[in-house]
Amino acid sequence: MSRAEQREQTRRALLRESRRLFAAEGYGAVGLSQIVNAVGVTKGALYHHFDDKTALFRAVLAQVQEEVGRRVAATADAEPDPWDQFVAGCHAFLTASADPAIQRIMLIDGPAVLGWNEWRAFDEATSARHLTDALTRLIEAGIIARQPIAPLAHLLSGAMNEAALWLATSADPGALADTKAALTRMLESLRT
Amino acid sequence: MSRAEQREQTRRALLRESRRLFAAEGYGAVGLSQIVNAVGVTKGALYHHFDDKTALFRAVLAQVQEEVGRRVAATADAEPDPWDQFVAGCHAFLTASADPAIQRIMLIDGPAVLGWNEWRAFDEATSARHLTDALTRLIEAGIIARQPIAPLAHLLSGAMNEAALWLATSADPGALADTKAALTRMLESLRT
DNA sequence: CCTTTCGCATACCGTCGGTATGTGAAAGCT
DNA sequence: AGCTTTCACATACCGACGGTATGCGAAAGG
Repeated sequence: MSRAEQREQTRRALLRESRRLFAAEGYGAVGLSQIVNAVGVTKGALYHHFDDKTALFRAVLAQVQEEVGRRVAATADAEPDPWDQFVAGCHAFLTASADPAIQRIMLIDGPAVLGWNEWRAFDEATSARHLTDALTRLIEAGIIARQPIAPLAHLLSGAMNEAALWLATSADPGALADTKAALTRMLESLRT
Repeated sequence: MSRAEQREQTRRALLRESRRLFAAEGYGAVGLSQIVNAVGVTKGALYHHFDDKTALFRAVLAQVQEEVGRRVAATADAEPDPWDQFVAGCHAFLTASADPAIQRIMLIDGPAVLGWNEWRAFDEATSARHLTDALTRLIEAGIIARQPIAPLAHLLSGAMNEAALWLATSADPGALADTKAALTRMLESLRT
């Protein structure tokens, strides 16, 4: 195996195990020794690939965010109508964020570990980006009223984040459907 | 000074400095030695009053939550009309949560330190409680459509939390007004 | 074949959360 | 009043964890 291959393999293994452990136990509860033991390397390897523990988390978060962003975009793009794209994208985000593993990394530890500012930048670069883009298009097309986009985007983003967190712990089997219904009503109210 | 007085005084001082430091630097970045040095006691005192670091944070969070809850309730109760109470309460929460010190403790570190479940329980006991109560009254009064309350409450709660976080870092001076306007439109859409 | 690179291991350190134990003053008892 | 008990801390200490400095051996380059 070449050195580049070996390097890539180790890095991926570190990311895999980190993600698994961070998702399962939370950033603070996971020690670096746990991670390197699970991978079968030492801390030397870890610090060769990442500057510190937060850099490792950053890489994991970027991976998670990109996955969610892709899922949202893919679902939205499947719809031909702009409005339907918007609604489908929102529902897709809610569904994707329902995974507790995604939540712990993306919604719980993300802001606490990196600080809200950097976390926001991550979100803006991936899933939230699609939201503002969609809102912009809908306003340009005259489908929803012309208004400042940023406040609306944050209200909607926060609504979906929190709803997703709640869904994960809700015992009610109809909760997802109820939430999607409430969200849809909320979105519908934006149409002119 | 009696022993009970001394005890109470030390406890309050620990809570004061903890809250200050947690708000300023974040839970993870604050060491217990920082806190006890600032107060002028030792770790012995701290561990005499609190089981561990998370218990200290819990006490601080409870204090913050109760303050916010009181402010929201007070503002809402000043309005005679149920619908106006609802809107005023939401705006009051947004205003109260605009304080970065409140945010760091209540919205950023809260879920990460205690886990989302326990954090939810705290929120439910204070500020979110007022939201569900208000929604229940509005539905009973026929002012908004009859629908599951919990999903709606979480959507709104999340929307306001995220909006507040965004407002704190937004340089735009009109952001608060824009956000309140967008929130008001969102709330208005609930009316039958 | 010799040198350089580099991916990783080993060994070690400071700090932090947490604990076990000591102590002196206030509170209760007779 | 004097003796005992309680208790609000202080002191001393420990293990674990994040982080670093250094060594090493195999692949890459000439």
